[in-house]
Amino acid sequence: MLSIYNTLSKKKELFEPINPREVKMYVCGPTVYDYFHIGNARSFIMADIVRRYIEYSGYKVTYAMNITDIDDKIIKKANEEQSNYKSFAEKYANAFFEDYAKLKMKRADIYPKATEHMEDIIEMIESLEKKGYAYNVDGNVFYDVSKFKEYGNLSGKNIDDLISGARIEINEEKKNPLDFALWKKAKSGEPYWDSKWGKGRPGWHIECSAMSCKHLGEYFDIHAGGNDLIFPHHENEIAQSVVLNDKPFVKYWLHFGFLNIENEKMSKSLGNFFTARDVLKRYSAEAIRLFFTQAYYRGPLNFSDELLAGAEKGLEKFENLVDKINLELSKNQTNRVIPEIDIKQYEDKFIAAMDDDFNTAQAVAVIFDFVKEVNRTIAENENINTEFYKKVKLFLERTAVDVLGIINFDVEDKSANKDLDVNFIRQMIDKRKDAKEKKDYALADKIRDELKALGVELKDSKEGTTYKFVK
RNA sequence: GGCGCUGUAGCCAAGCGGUUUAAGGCGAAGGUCUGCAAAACCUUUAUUCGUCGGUUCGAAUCCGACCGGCGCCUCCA
Repeated sequence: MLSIYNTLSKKKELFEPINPREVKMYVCGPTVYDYFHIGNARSFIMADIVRRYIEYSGYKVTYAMNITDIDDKIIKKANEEQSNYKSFAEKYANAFFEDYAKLKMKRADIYPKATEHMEDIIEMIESLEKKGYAYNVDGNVFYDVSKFKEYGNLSGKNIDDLISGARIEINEEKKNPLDFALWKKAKSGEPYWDSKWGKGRPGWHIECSAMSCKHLGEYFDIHAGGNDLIFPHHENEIAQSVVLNDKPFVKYWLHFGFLNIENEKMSKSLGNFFTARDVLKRYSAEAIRLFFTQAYYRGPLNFSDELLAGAEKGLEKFENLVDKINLELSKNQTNRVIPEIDIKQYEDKFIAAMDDDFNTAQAVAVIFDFVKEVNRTIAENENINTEFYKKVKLFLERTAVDVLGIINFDVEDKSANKDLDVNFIRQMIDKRKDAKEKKDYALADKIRDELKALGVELKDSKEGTTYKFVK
C-alpha cells in the first residue's frame, strides 16, 4: 500500500484516493517568461514519477499542469523585448514543451492556460465577493484573509505571527497586509480583460483554484509543487477554493525540495541557475533523472557538474546491459538454457520502496542490484535462451523505464559524426580482425584508436567485435 | 522572531527502535577475463551515523540540550 507524506498533516498517510480507481492530480506548472531551470525540472520530474508510479499501481490518473501565461513578469519582459505579451508567452510555452519532452516526462492530460479561463476566474472572484470574502478597492480586488479561519493551516503559520513579521509589503489599499490580489487593475499599456471591477487581470493564486476546479473537480486527490509554493500560493488557493466550494480542496499535498548550488537555493533572482535546456546539452535526460531519483524528493539536493557526471557514469552500467539485451533479442536463440532469476523478489522490493512515500533512492538501488545479478548470470552461463533476455527487459521496462524513466531501450544515434558510414565501420572492423589474426596488434590498435577518434568505440568479445557510438 | 527541512564513508545518498556488526551510485585500490583495451564480475574502501547527555534488554533511528547548513515568512519549483 502506497503512503504519501502530506504537507497538510505533516505525516505519512496511507494513500486512499477519493474515487477508488481514479486519481486526479494537479501540478503547478511554469510561468512562461523564461526557460525553466534545472531546479524547476526537479519538481516536474519528481511529479512525473509520482504520476507514473500511481499509474503503475493500477490507478487511472488525470494529470493537469497549468501554464501561467499572464503575469507581471511576463508583461515586464515582453515590454523589454518590445514584443506582444501573447506571442512572448507563447514562445516560452513552446520552449517549455520542448524541454519537458526532452526530459522524458509523460505529457499531462491537460495544460490549462490562465488566459483561456478568464470567464471562470472572473466568475470565481465575483462569487468570493458575493460571499463576503473579497473587497474591491478602486478596481483592485483583494481576498480578505481575516475571514478565513483556517488560514495558515497548510504552512503551519498563524495570521498574528505573519502580521508581526517585518517582511510583508505595505500596501495602503489592503485592509490587512496578508490580503492578496484576486484581480489587478490594468495600468495603461498593460494587457487587460473586462470585468465588473473594470479592466484588469487576475492575481496569480486564483487561476489555480479556477482551473483545478474546472478540470479536476471541487475536491481532488493530489496537488503538488515546489516547497516555496506552500506559502503563500497554496495557502491562498485553499482559502479561495474552500470558501467557494464549501468543501475541502485537496486530499494530499506534495511538495518538492529545492535543488541547491553550493548549499544555496537555485533561483532566478539569485542568478545561480542553469536552464534545463543547457544542462540537457551536456547530460542525457536519463542521467538527470537518475541523479534526481537517487535522492529523496522532499529533501534538499545539491547540484554540480561533478554530481551529474557521476550519474552519467552510473548510467553506463544500464546502457551496456541494454545494448546486450537488444543484441540478444535480435538473435532469437531458442533451445538453450534459461537461467533462474528471482525477478519477483526484485519487483516486490521495488514496490516496497516506492510505496514508502516514493523512495526512489531505494528503488534505484533495487534496479542496480538487479542489473548486477543479471550481469553475473550472463557471465556465468553460456548459451542463454532469448527468453531470459525478454524477461529481464520486461522487468526493466515496467520499473526503470515506465516509472523512473532512467533507462531507454530505444536505439539512439549518439554519434557526434552523423555522416559516418556504417559500411566503412564494418570494413575497418574486418580489417582489424585480419590484423589480429596475423598478430599485427600494432595495426589492430591503430584501427581501434582511429575509430575511437571518430566517435566509434569497439568492444571485443568471444562472439566477435561490436561497436557503439560515443560522444 | 515564527514555521519547516537538514547534518550518515573521499563525494552523493538510503536506512528512522532489533531482519543492518549501516543499502545503492560515483571515486579509489587489488583480482578474474583479454594480445592489449573496453565491458562485466569478484574483493577491499564507515567498529560507525554533527556533539554531549538521557530513555530502553537494545538507538544512526526515540527524548533533551548544544553546535553547524538551508529554506519559507516578498515573486519564486
